[in-house]
Amino acid sequence: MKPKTKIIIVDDHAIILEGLKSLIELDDSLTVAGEASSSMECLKLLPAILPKLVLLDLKMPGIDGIEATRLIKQRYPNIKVILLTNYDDEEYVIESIKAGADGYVLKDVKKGDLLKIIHTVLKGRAFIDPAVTKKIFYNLKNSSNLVSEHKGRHSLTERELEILSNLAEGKSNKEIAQTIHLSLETVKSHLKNIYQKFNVHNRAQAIKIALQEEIVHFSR
Amino acid sequence: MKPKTKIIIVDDHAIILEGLKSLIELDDSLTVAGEASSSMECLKLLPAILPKLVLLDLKMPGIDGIEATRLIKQRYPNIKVILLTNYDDEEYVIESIKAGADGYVLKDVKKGDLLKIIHTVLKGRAFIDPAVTKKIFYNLKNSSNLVSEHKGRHSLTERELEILSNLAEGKSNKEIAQTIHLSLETVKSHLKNIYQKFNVHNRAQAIKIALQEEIVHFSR
DNA sequence: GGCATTATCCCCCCTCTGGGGGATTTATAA
DNA sequence: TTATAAATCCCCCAGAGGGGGGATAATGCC
Repeated sequence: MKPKTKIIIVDDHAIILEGLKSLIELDDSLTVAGEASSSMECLKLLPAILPKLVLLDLKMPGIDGIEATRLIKQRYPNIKVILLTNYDDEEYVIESIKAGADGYVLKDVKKGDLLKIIHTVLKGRAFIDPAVTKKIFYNLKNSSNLVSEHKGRHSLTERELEILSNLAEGKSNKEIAQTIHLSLETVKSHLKNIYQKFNVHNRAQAIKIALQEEIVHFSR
Repeated sequence: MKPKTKIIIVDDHAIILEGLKSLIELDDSLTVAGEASSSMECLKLLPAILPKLVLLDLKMPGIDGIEATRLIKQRYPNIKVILLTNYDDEEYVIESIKAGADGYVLKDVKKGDLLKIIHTVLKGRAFIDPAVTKKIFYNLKNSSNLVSEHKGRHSLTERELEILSNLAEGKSNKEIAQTIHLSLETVKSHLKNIYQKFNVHNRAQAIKIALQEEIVHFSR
């Protein structure tokens, strides 16, 4: 009897974890060798289990699936990664592929299909949910290389981060200038740059993005 | 040996259906007597199975969970209904309760907790996820005078809440006015009142408070 | 009937903000 | 050496935003 192919599954929802497990165990050639409810947990399991494939939820608190994919592929390029998601947003798909994911599957996948997809990926071929490929092709046609540049990791400088966190406190430009001992104009300059990097046009939107992407945090 | 308590589970995602089933079957006193991937399917199963409880996904194509709850309770008032959802939106909670749901549970519920909740509901007690009760209490303050007034405790009106959530989206006054079909001046008026109730002086601070006190939420 | 609340809209005033130009210094990478 | 990027500061200007007054109609409460 052949040894079963080891898979690690990662999702912050226990229900989905259960579902994936019982789905995968339907296939005699596969086994769930590990379960994790966060990317961090998953990364810790890797060296001990050394699975052939990791099934990752895309959206999770803390390190998300895309970032986790990047980290996994950095250390274990041979481990296959499939991202599971609710979002057919082309932004995520492209980021996922860049991060090195071998599969991108919507959560409304049918029972048997997921197993087929797993085997496809294990054979070394990539799989992207047909439901999302349409959108990608459409967008690639319309905006040649804009997409890759557009949302490609807005990396803020130290100063910009400092100003951003002050911004999220609800401070005015003048107050920010005073607290970090800068000229008003300097603060404005930095803000202009931040807005450009975020592709927004006012402080409220910037705050929203900063909090959503966990670039800055509340003091709770 | 006692007969097991029959449960029907309904979700349009096969993975979640699997997860719920294997979760529920962990409990010896319960059994999944039926599975449906839509409300319509579920309604057809009811007369044949006559379960004690139905676990319904809130968001489904076609008839959603709330509407399905209403239909189920109309014909079978004794069947318990628990709604499963990703959304801690108070709108849905209140609608669900009005529709007659006995439970309202977020999908990130822990393994064992779901079983406890099922038993709680089977005993005739209602269960609402603690994560959402905060918002409900907040809004009940507006309708009933039991807890209200006293000190500067800001209780916002419906309109103000609506504007606040738009504010937190990063919209400008003009955009808010357009989306909810109001005059710019009206929006400004409401904002003035919100600022007073929050005791702040600009939108950024208002957003911060709204998010911190969980009056409005991100879409995560 | 009065009273309070809410929701709607209007005016004025002035500050703040966002976006468009810059410039200079310093450090770092090519 | 020469770019390149980051951080600092400056000017200008239109328009958005905040704070102060209102007004009117609808509702519900005592």
